[in-house]
Amino acid sequence: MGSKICMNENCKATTSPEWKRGWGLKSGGFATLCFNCGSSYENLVFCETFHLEEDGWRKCKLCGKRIHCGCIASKDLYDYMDSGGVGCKTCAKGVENCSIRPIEIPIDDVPNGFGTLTTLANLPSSNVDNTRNCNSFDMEQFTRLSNTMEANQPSLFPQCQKGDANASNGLVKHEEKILPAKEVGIGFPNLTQQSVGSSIFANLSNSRPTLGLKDMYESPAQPSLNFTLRTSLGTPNPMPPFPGGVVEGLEQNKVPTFQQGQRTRHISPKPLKTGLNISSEANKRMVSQTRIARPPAEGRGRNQLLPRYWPRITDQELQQLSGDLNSTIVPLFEKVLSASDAGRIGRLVLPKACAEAYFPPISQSEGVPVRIQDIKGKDWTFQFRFWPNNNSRMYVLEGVTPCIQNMQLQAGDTVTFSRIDPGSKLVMGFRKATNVEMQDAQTSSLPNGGHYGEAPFSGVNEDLPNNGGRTSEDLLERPMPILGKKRTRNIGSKSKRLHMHSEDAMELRVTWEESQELLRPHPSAKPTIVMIEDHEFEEFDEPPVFGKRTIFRARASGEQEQWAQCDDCSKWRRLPVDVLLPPKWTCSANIWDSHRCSCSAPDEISPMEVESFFRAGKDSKKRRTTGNKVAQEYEPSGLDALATAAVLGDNVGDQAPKRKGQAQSTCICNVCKTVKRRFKTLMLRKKKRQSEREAEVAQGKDQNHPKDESETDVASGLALLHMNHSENERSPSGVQMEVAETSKGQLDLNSHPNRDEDMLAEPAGLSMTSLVHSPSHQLEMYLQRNGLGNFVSRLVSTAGGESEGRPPDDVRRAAVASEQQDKVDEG
DNA sequence: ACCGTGCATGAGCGC
DNA sequence: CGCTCATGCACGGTT
Repeated sequence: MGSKICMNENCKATTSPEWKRGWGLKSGGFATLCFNCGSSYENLVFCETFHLEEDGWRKCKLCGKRIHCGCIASKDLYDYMDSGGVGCKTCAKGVENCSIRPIEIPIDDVPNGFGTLTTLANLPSSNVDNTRNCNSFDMEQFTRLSNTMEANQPSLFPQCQKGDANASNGLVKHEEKILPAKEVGIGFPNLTQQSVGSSIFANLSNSRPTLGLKDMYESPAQPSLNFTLRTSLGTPNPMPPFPGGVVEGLEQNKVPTFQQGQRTRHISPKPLKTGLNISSEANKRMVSQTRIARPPAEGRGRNQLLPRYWPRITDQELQQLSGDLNSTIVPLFEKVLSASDAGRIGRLVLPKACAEAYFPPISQSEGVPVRIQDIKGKDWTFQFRFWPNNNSRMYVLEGVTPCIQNMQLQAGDTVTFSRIDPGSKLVMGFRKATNVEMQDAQTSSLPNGGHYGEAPFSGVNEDLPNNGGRTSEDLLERPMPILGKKRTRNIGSKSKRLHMHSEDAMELRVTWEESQELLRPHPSAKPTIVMIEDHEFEEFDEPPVFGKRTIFRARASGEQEQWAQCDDCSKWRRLPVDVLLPPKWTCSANIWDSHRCSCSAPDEISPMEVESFFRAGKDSKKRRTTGNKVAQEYEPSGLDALATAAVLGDNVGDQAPKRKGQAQSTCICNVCKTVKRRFKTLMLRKKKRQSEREAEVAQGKDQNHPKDESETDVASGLALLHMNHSENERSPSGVQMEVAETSKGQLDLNSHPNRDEDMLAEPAGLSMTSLVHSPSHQLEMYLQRNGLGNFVSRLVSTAGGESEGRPPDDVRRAAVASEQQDKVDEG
């Protein structure tokens, strides 16, 4: 029971004494030899409790004793564990009172004869703090990959007392965390962060204070050793996923950080500082929310597989991938897509270690085609190849663009590579990197606040009921908020590199502009009424929230109308133009039309018409984001144009047919009103600032001030300007909209009118806030300089009859051209 | 001019 | 200091 079997199928040595620990490796692992056949392999599992000294000895971090890993004679100082690793005897004495016994699966019970050290138990969650997870890794994988495979278990924790019933083989020298049978059967490499922590330290519970999960989670350098030795049921001695694979072992010497891009330098656990009893409740909570990084199941490459590539796929996701319980999904690795990966080049850079571990070995740069199945079951063929890079290689998957596009992946999203057994078929899943904030909010209640902001794995409902009630597994799997204070993942493994291209920024800009339609005042916001030039404006201190998107259009008669889509039936309902809808809105809330206050009521607008709305918007958006801006039309929704018209009309009174204070625009949508309102507020503040500046000028301090930067980029902010409204217009709400847009189309959505640093730091080329900075007459001057007087006149005069509230094309072009001219001026 | 390919470069990180 | 890898970029082929 619990013996280790030599992976050399010609050997079949089965008992612990037949294994001896070898020498300490540079990497901190061990080499292990089979006494029987001499098979050796590198145990890639790090010694977690021993620090490798320069002289080759290891020093127990807990008691300070030094051992030499390859020195059998020093056994009086340490003890080998059947499951692998070395335990300091001194420390082990402290854990003799293990209260929880693991349920072991005798290796004899395993069909293929390869033992599993997986221990099964249904420990109550309250015992989690006293349990430790077996270091386990996928035996199956090892059996497949080499005759010289490592079944070595890296339990380098101080082990339980030698007098233990299983002391002879050391198998149960420590309590092992229960792994659900399901996982054993399915064969997931089951390393969980939580288990890691507990496995490392729980055995110290009697000798020193127990490290709480919380502490562990907050300690990024906590070791993560929780492997499951298991077998591949029904697939004895399977072949490696690709020919030629030689398992050098799996390096477990890295601590999963559970945060992409967060690298840890040390594998060894940090010395325990405090003892905290694990709160099972807290544990549960953490468990339920977090995906954990799984150490790769195997790897023939000796290269370290950085934790950042450890798959954080959940079992549910795995199950979804596999489709049925008859398949075993072996998570291999994952990668956050870089801009290059997700770009049009179609090359996905593979981490070298992953490529060498899980992809077929290639000697020619041309590589080989690799078939990978996506989560939908669709097969993709990529060219797996490499480039010489210095003295190394750089592995890439070529031809991934169709797949990336099919999955609608972008930079920052994560692709996961797994393998389905039997069959050794590669599958790739993905996780979108969206909803970070949402997830953050959802998980912010975690005791330590740790969580990732990740969207659920593709197509996987995280809330799926657990098969077989994987409570303990959950405990193991989920709570890995080691992230602790790092709340968000970097987009990309190297944060430095993910730049937003100007095109992307443009896309974002458009998106933002469109998002104006969604802005609503914060529910708790109380407006402050500000009077500006006889206008009454609402000012909000709270940032806006998003409401439901609606469509504004103008009838032939010039009458504006607003349309919204029911969230239930998707039918479009006409609404009053001044209505602001909540994010969720259904027909039942249509209090303005008694005939269409139910989803059963027919559509008032044909689908064709609706489609035409969006098509027009899309076309225009494309034009805006691809190329010649001069030739581009203006804002598809007409919002910006109308807003522009409003502002122009408001500030270029002489040139607008209607003077300020009068209703110049027929668009009285709340967005326009809100924008205008905000603009006016900002203008007011600007005036105040200008007054202060003038005072400075009077003191001769401002003589060298260059032209106000905002003066040069008014036009670029046209799209963000605001429409005028009649003095009678008064929206029931308002929003704050602070927008800083760089000259390259980048946005700073965080700027705040009250924060001078934001405004002052704003690069030239921006619009709204910079415009606000300038005196109102600067806008006027600018408009005149750019010949926008006619623009204003035309726009205002035609806005009423313009279809869908859009200005005529020439007007839009004039605005864009003006913007271009402005850029030229800046240049 | 555009695009694909292959290599070079260098920041970041681990040892 | 060396390695990894994201990205730049030169070069050649294609449109």
